[in-house]
Amino acid sequence: MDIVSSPTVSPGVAQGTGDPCRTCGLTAKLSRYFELNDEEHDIIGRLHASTQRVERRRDLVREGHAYATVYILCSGFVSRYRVLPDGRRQVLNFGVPGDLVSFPSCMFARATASVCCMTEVVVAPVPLEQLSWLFARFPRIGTALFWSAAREAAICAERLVAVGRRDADERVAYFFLELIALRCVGTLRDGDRFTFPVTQELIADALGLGTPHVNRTLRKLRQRRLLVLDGQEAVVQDADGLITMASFDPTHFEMRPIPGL
Amino acid sequence: MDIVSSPTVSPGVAQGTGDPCRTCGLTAKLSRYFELNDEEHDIIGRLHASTQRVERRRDLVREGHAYATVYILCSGFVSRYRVLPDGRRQVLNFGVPGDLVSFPSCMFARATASVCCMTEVVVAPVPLEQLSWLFARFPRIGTALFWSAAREAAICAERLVAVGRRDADERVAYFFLELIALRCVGTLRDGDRFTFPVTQELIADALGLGTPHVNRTLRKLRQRRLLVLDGQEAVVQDADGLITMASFDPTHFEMRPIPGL
DNA sequence: CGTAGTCTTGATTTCCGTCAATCGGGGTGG
DNA sequence: CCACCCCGATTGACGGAAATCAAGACTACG
Repeated sequence: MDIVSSPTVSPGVAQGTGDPCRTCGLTAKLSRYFELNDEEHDIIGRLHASTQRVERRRDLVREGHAYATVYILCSGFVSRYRVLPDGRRQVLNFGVPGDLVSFPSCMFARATASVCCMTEVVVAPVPLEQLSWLFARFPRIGTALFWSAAREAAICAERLVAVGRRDADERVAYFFLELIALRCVGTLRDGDRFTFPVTQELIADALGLGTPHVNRTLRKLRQRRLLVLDGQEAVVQDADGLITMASFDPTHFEMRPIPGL
Repeated sequence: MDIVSSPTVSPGVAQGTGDPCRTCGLTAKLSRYFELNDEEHDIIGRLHASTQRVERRRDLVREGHAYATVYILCSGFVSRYRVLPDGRRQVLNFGVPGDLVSFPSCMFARATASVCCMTEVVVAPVPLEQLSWLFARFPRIGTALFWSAAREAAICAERLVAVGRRDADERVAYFFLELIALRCVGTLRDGDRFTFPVTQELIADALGLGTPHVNRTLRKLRQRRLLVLDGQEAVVQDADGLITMASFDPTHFEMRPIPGL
């Protein structure tokens, strides 16, 4: 029940300054809900006061260990996953800059899932007590975090639908639509390309499929001129085609202003 | 984009009194995180000021419609689900008394899922603006709701693991373990019985399986003396056997006090 | 140039979905 | 009080989608 950080995380290099942080991912995320004032900008900056760099393939969080912090992802991508005793693995979601990447795994006595760095990443650890303090002192931020958690939960539910009730073709098409439309990685227009360091094995583990099957399905997408995956680059060739293939409704997760904020 | 309530909900019968509500499910849920003071008890009571009765099989929330409220479930059970255009259905979770049953579906411009009453239920509608107000005025309640949302998200993730990477036997065993250990319906000891109005079709839709297969798997559970399902009654005969069958770790979701609250 | 990681492809097996029919119990109405 | 009916449980036969196993190719990188 020890607090784990050193075994998996390289010694923290304090890079943050405490200065207002108007360009970081978390600011961008909260700004989608309300306009932050100076004080709020300031506190977001302070949350980034100390940062850690973690290299690719390292686990930032390990299932079963105890943590006293959550991590704000400043740059890079992570995957959150869980492994069963016999090695089967399920990827739960991907973290992009601005996400509290260890939410909700680190909020239990022991972490309920692991977080692995898909690229070199920079994170800002935030003690859990500071979260409660944030809720008390900056309720607008707390409310927005709550709404943000609701969004995450809804995305998780949608993935549950995909894994539970869609076939392989639909799942793979859905995978990219979720990435683009829901996680706001790139845009959803024909010809758009975006960088995402995902392997076919990762796609398979996210969708509950086997790697060979994902490979065959990706070929289908390529042949039908819907999407090509080239190394770390993905190119959307036919957004509507993808949407049809996945029977996906991109308006499903339209944000709205938080009532009363 | 209209506000829907009358088509699916019977005319509200004001049953709440605004009195402190020390026995309701929401109080119980929050009390797991911290001890409510009088003022907090009072506000929880006020949230239950007006209630609605909804009959079995009715949809409390319908996917695609717009809502301005969430519902606190006072009594009864509900299921939250989503249907694909061709009729395939995925059950996302079950709501028990004390849950905000329309979270997170109702927090978008249009509801992202439907909520159906498995029994006759009583709900207390809470306007969304009131949630923001609650966060600002009663930060401890807000924080606890946030933690509670984290728990829901973790449960959803665990179900994703089940549906994505477990076979039918493991899934069905997991189904009951989640119900008991995670949702706190009944207890997890040999010989314990609990009431839960679930049909085999509902189990199938929650686990991404077909009804006949669920039936066969339930028979297996019965024959192995692990669990019997008799109408609305479930009897746990061998908790450890179930845990083994599902390769499930019941300590996984242990609560801990919220740091700093 | 060698190695490790990833992608690709094929052959075989199996789990589970689908379809269809039957059964049983509890509620309802005549 | 009885007959009907609907919903849900049960069972069987069949087919198919995807897992698994295995081997080889490609690429990046040291």
